[in-house]
Amino acid sequence: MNVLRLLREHFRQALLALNISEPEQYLDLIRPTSDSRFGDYQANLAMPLGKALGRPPRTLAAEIIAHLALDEATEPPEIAGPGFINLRLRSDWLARQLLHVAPDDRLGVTAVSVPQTFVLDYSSPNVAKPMHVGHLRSTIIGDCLARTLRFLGHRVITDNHLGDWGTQFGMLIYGYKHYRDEQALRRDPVREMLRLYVLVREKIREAGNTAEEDEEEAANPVAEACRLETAKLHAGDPENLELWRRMMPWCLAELERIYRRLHIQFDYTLGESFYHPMLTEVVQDLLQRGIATYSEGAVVVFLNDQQPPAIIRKRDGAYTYMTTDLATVRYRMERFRPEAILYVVDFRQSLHFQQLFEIARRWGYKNVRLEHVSFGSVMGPDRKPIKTREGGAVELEALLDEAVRRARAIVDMNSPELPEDKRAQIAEVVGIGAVKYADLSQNRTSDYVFNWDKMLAMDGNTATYMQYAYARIRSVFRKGDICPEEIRRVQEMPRLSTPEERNLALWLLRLSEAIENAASEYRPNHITAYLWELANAYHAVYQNHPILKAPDETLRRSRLLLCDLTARTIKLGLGLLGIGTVEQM
RNA sequence: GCCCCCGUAGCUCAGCAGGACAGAGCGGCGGUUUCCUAAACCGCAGGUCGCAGGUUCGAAUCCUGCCGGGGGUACCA
Repeated sequence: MNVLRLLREHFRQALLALNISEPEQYLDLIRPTSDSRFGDYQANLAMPLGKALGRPPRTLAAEIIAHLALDEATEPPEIAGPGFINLRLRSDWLARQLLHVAPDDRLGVTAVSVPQTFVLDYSSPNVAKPMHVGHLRSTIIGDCLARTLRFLGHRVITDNHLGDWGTQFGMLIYGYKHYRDEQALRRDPVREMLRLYVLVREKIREAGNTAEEDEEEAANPVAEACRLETAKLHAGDPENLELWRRMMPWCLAELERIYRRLHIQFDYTLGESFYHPMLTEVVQDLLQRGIATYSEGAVVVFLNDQQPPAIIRKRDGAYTYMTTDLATVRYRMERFRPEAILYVVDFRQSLHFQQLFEIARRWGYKNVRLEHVSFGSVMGPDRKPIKTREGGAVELEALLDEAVRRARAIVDMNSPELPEDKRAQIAEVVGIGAVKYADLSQNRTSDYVFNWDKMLAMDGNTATYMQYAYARIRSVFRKGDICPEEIRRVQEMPRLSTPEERNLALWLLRLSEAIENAASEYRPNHITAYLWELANAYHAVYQNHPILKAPDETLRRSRLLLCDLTARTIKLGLGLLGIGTVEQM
């Protein structure tokens, strides 16, 4: 059930009946009303249509209405202002739709008729570095998009393109060779790796202290030594390769722990190292096809006069991440045959992706949508981007711990009667949910200022608010000793006896609009905005009308059905965001 | 220099393939509890949508210029 789609289909028919060619272009102008005074949906197409046909919009609007076969679903449409067509859904129609949705696990959201294959590239942290808040966005947004596209019936392949072959490994190898603590390594290798990484970073900073920014690395003996270790690794040096093989599982275990806590899973974890053996051949192929050329000792692809060329092999013979990314495109195309590959990556890499996509097209990959799903930076309190090397980034795990700690404090205060382990479990779900929601509820393209209080807020438009609404509904069912399944089975038209109930019904039926918007624009905040409206609509009912003590039995069942649907919608919506619910809180 | 993004209420942000008086959260002020969880609800205050032009019946939304901020820009990823 998608109300908007239904309305648009009716308008399409009406426009066709009026001999208007290509009606599709006008159907976007049918949308939810900007103000509930104007009804539930409004069609703004008479004005542009009037201009195109050279006819008065209001007359045209009247003609369109005359050809609409919407009597069952809407009240008689009204024409307003310059030619707005205002639509108000009939309450009995809304009630009937709810009845249809009630037994459906998908709550009326239909799967797409033509599933597509999406490869989603997200999270992709550099291993051997602690994850920080900057990694959160990619990880959480990517996970949400994967869940959402999958729910809509698409084939989704998630791939964590780890940075497991870069300079940070040179740093680790250098650290291992010079500063390792054997005992610590045996006791807790992950922690020791972290110590070594931080230590080497510190050494580099010390060594480079006097150098200028530009020549820092050239003038920095420690950085130079690290680069040498990286080069040896890439050249296949047995000792470094062996060290890499030893360290990788430790690094992965560290990442895995955080992903488990965030309930994030990948179908594949094919890092940069996986593509290393293919790079020589990729460059050869691009040269042979005349896509790449030699320039100043490097192998590059010239794109246009405005841009510097993309380098796919450096003067010293080393490959760049452009090379790796090209190899990755080819591998994914051959193995998964996707219709789309989405890269959920920081907007600062937009030039890189622009170049990557252009080269991929020249290479022959034209029948695939390559999309950079970019997002803004996390800014520090000074409104400047948090950068790892500035050391200003908050480590992810510390963030999660703090979130859970705060949630725990509130649980302890509000529900001291619950057993200890229960409260801990609730705090985990609420805390992690707060962090995820704070990120997902914002338009991903915006930068945002990192702020503990905001990110961990538990009031306003937050996961906690939704979880709370959910828990309260579950509490109603517990109090009344009512089984939701029975309420769903009663095939009786719900009674929308008040404006609040009618409004809630309307929002319940808009779930698919929200999900489809989120999927088509790759923007989770459409789902959070929807949940916020829904939860508000529910609270308005809950606050003003008794449910268990409704005036009569029919109304009681009717309201319980609304409750049940609301709870399931919240759970489903939060689920798409990768956020859990609890029965009590 | 060139390219990209951003500038909306005290703060953080929605809205931007043009549409009906610009929205929300937080913060501030004031209310609501014999009632299904007050992690809730209701009300009030608060905005020249950076500035100036332009296109349009209609511009926060599109175009141009300017101001301010961020990012990127041949061998880091």
